[in-house]
Amino acid sequence: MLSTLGYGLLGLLATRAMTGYELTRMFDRSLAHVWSAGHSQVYPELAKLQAAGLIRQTESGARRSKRYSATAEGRAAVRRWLKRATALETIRSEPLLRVFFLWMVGPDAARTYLRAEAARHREQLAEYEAIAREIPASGEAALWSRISLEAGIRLERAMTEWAEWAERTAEAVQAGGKPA
Amino acid sequence: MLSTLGYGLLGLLATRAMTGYELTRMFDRSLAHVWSAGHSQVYPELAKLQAAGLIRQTESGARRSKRYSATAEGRAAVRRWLKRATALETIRSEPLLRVFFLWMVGPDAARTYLRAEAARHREQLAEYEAIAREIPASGEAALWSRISLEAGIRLERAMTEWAEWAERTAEAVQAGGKPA
DNA sequence: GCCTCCATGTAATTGGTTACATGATTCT
DNA sequence: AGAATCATGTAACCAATTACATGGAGGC
Repeated sequence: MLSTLGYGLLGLLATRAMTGYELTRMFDRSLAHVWSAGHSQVYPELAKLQAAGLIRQTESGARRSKRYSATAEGRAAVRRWLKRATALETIRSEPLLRVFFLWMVGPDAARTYLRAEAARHREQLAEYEAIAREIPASGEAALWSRISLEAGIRLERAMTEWAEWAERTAEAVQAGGKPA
Repeated sequence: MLSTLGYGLLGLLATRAMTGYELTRMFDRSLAHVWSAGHSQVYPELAKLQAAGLIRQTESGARRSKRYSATAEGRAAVRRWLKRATALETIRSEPLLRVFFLWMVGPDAARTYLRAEAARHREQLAEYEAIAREIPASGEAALWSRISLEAGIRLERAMTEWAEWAERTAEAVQAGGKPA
């Protein structure tokens, strides 16, 4: 059983051969809305995948670069991973944990906090929508890339609307009303 | 600078005195929708907070239990944390990473996967809605607990609708149409 | 006496971030 | 010549999970 990062790398290398550098860029760009990883995590993980026979080096390029691709065994491992039942996710959001304690700082600071959160999610939403416009309209991989990005778009939209609702709700209660 | 867990514990202990066991239960129940932590993380962190003078033991009860509460310094630290700008979140969702690679397993397995995701989020949504009905309708802390729970509700609703949309979209494309 | 729940701890391991370190190639 | 970018690696540290370990108190 590999780590999620391992499967992510394996999935990318099942699509086409890439160097560690290119894989790192993928996690920082095309995959940033679902998973992220720095190069210091990628290179050691590639060594593990190679030792396990799931990928192999298929090319040695300029600047000491090594290009890997998935072996038949590696591609089979990805497919098995994709068919496994999803484990329960443990939610962990620092911004939302803070909201839980926001009554400790008074209405003004609370309002400031919620407005900043709304702005943050609004910006992220705009960024995702810009990326969505650039995804090609054909191809199997592009379709599923678009589908996963849509989740990011909907989550950011939901959080933007939530932050705006939260500000109104807190305001209404402080004005003497009842919570929603 | 404390870890997020440290601030979470400090926030709870600023509200009322609690034992490590009770704090662990809070993370497993009332706070489960924003943060989670097991007892093996809680006890060592309490020792750190005490060493830093942010909490102090105020009671020794039955079964060797120790009850802690936040010091004035501790409460000030929580308020500073609540007023800090939120850092950018690095998104990391294994289920969504899998969606990115879902074209590798064919339409039937993809549909099965998306339906399972929809069901998972639908169940989580129902659970959060049940908890929401039990939160008292008055009190500052209860209001902000309800507001943070609303984020969970909206996120689960968004993901449920996304999974249903994704199934329809993938289906439509495979039937020869164009992606949305 | 046994089971369950309360209650607290430590150890080992994994996953992830930040910092350190180096060298090759291309562009200006 | 110098800067930017490509490219790969290691080390130290922190956060979190799983497993190990123990014991008290109350109910049946």
